[in-house]
Amino acid sequence: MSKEASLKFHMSMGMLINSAQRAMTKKFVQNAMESGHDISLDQWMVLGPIWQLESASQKELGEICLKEKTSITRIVDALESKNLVVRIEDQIDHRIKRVVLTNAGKQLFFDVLPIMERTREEVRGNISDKDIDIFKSVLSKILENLDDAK
Amino acid sequence: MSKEASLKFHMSMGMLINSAQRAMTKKFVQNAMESGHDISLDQWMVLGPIWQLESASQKELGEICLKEKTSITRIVDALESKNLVVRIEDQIDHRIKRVVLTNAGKQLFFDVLPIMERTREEVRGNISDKDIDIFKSVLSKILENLDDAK
DNA sequence: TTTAAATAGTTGCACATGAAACTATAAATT
DNA sequence: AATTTATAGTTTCATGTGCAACTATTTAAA
Repeated sequence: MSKEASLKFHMSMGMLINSAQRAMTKKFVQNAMESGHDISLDQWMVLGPIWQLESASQKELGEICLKEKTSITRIVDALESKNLVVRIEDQIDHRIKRVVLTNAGKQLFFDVLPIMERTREEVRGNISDKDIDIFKSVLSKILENLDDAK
Repeated sequence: MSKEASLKFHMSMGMLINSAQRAMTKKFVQNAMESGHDISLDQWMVLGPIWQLESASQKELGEICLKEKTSITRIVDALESKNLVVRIEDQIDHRIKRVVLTNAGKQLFFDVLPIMERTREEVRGNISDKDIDIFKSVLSKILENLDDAK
């Protein structure tokens, strides 16, 4: 195998996923920005479950968003510094901090929801439902294949 | 639509890609680590083209790896501090820095190549070639759909 | 030829991940 | 009841991205 072919062989799929991921993230942030909203994709992904659960613990947020507690801490820090959420210590278990939307947070959530939806449509374009299904199933299988089983 | 369904609808694909990407990165670093090699996936992805091109400029590396020049600067910094590569100023155009593998870099490249290949096999598992093809084509289409066209 | 514009690379800032060490609190054991 | 262990979050460090401002060098233009 030539040097060129060998390298392409070893890198292409990971690079494709990487590029697509970055393009999607960028498009969402761009769309939000153009509508006057300053929010990162990860901040948005955490905001959703906060809205959904009404008063989620950070641990719950991590489980739902598939993020480590460290990441959740930082993202909630960012959201809090933007006055979109507030941390409230659990009255029973003082280790737990519950995260709640402020009015500004609720407002932003409803403002950005259609932007997320539009972005999703831009991402999918005219890709068939069947191909999207296969796409998702391949991602799921990859996750299964790599499942630590620890 | 219920809150739950709505959120899943809006987040699932991005989260899947994100998770798969992280799992793949982690598995590679883990496999390399278990073989006694301390290298990140991004460092490895830049190392390949450095080997391939013999003496690549940072700009060329960025184009091949689909990374910004800022990222290349930092990754080459890391590789250089591990004594895997050396920056050499171009004799003709003094703006250009050419990146070259050291002997240690070459050694590591050949040591890690089979680890990359094994990781790739673990990722693919028994996913069919046909599904992989569709998977890649969906990623390509997503990139087309989001192509800035600026 | 001297000034203006383009190019290659670096640095600073904000954001995100992941591992490990750390704090505080709660639950389980002895 | 006192000690140990588990849990929830935070902090630190190394790594990476992306944008904008910056330096140095080269090329193009006036």
